[in-house]
Amino acid sequence: MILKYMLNYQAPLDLVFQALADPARRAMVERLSRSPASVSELARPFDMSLPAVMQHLDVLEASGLVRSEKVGRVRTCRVDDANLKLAGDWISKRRALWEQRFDRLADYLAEQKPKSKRRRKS
Amino acid sequence: MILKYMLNYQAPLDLVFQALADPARRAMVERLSRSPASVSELARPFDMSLPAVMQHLDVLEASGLVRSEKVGRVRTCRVDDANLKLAGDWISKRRALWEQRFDRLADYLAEQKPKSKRRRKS
DNA sequence: CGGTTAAATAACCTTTTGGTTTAATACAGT
DNA sequence: ACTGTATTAAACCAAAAGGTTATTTAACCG
Repeated sequence: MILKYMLNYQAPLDLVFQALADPARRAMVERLSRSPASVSELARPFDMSLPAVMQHLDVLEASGLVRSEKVGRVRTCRVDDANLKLAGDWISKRRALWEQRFDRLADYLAEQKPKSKRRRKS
Repeated sequence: MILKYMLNYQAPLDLVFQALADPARRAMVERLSRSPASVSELARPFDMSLPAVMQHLDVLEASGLVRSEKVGRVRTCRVDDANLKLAGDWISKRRALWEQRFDRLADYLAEQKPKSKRRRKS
């Protein structure tokens, strides 16, 4: 049995990394991590039609990196830290594991080296 | 003047985040962050043809997240930490800026609050 | 040499992305 | 009520992503 919402379900991390993969979207996040902004403020620096910007915004919102609320006719967008943290944590975990491997290797070498030195001396 | 290598140049961050956006590729990175592995070892857990795995591997290598070398007929793949760090740093920087904003807000409120308290007391 | 295994290449297909233009909505100001 | 402004919606399009199968190449083993 397949549930409807499973059909194009994508894990949060998929969406977050996907969202960050585009330079325009990263620039938007950078902009918004300084202060909230309206859609057209956000669009101004880009050489891109407004609808294109809106699509990027959709991607960012779907990923949870950005939230927005509309008051009157202007939509104000702001960064939501939670999913950015999620992505950061995933990366940290991999890096930790990776470095742990090096530590184990270092331990191993530390055990071996004295022996070989001793052997050379004898 | 446009240089040939500029035509489909993509900033390292684009490639890294793009690479991490796919669950299969993230799983491969997870696997490789524990220990190096051959292509077929890497492919084994996946319900996917070998060529598909190879394409993911190409993406990972293009992003610099994974390096590999072939000795004899087996290619051994390993994580390369540098670009993972690059991505982690980008995220950290945004988060730092974002939190800095909160700090400034807190400072502002700290300046305002005493006054309103005093007013309430009087 | 001949068979098996590991990896790579080629050709093809479908869906998703990232953009466009044009048109519609909805609020704000006069 | 009319006009400009801020966003949305719709329809379309080319290129990139992510997969497939079928075929090659290259190394190893007996």
